[in-house]
Amino acid sequence: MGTKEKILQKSLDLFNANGTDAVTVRHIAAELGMSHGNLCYHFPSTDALIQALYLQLVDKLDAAILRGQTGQQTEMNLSFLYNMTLTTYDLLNQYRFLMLDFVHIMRRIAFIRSHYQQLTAARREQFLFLMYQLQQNGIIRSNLSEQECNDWIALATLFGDFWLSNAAILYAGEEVDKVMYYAQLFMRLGLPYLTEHGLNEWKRIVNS
Amino acid sequence: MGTKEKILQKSLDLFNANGTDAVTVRHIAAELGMSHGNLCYHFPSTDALIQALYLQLVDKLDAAILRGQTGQQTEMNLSFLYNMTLTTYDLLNQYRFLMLDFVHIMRRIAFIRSHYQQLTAARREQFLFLMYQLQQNGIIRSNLSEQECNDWIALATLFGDFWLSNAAILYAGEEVDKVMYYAQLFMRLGLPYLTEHGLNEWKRIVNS
DNA sequence: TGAAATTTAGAACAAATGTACTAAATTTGC
DNA sequence: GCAAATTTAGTACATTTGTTCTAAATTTCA
Repeated sequence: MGTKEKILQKSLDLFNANGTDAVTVRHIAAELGMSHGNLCYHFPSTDALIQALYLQLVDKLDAAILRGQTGQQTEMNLSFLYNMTLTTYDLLNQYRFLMLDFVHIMRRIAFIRSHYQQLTAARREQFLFLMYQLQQNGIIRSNLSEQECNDWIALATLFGDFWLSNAAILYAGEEVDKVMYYAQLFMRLGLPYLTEHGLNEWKRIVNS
Repeated sequence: MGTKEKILQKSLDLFNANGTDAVTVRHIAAELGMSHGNLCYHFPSTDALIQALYLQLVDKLDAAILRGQTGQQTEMNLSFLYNMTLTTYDLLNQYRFLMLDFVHIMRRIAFIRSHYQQLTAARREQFLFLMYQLQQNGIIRSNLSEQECNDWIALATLFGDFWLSNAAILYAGEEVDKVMYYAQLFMRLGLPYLTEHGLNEWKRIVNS
């Protein structure tokens, strides 16, 4: 593992454990047994580290979504949506410091802010396409109003961005069950939009 | 207005505008045209200011909830729930810096953390009682499982804590409509639990 | 009025942090 | 083997921030 990778890995651990504001280049360097001057040669500031880790996460999310789409594009169903949620939520959990300091980071780092806003727009398109596929397969109602679609997307986006913050303060269960718990809670958001067939599939997934 | 009140008001404005981390006792003092030494005589640190403002918000929320309960306790319906949501969300919006830096503040200020966790437990009881009343009035289904109740409460809590963070990053509408938009989105979370009668009332509220 | 209490301004200090710089050490490529 | 490039350690500096202290100013109240 190269020096840059080691720095990023240690930064990720420290950010997750203590939050971005409590971690400085000096702390990271000390943990790695290197001088902070050297660390600043690779990454001039903590903001640069945060940005690099953010891009790592985006890459991994893209890869996961791409894997899912090519493999099962034609047979879209709730089980697929649930698995995709599990995969992406697990990645978010690995980079949870980004989500816990969400507003804070967005406010400070302009690059991440604009990148994320573009990402949300793209995510919206993906979600709309997914809804279309679920409608084709008779899983969600085909008479959804535009308002209903928009509200569902808004709720799903909000939940996806802040379930980790909620967990950090209130989740009382086992750490290993955390991602699954919130993925199932996410699925519940779709309840009002399902057909009877979709509802049956939904119950099968939740009870397994 | 006394000096303490003036300090708290200015702090609230600056915190809301710039976030807690970008504001120091020196900034607040400068804005008020007083020395920071003097400000520290009243509030020794920004954490003390945050804590005082947090307690202000809790007091106002308590007062609002108490007003609601005494006035309409016997005729609980969705319209009442909606109005209560509007009132409390408007207060949260006034103190929005607390919600935007939620995890950050919880992590740093132990008093607020423990106080909030107690608050959430109490809020849970209130919500359960409210659900009981809505069931009595035939607005939500009486055959809700414990799992369904818990999930609804979890979603409502998460939404209530983070709608302002979501708004800060993604809300594109008019500022005056913000609270109403999110209050209506909150109401949508209750959709899967309504009876037919409740659903009719729900539609009436949303379309008004 | 006048003494005590409270409030205010300003200075001073230590600690932390981002940033830049120098020179030594190490690696790379021919 | 050796010159160039890269990496590393260590130092230094300006800034910011919380915190404390002193003395002056103001208010309170008997």
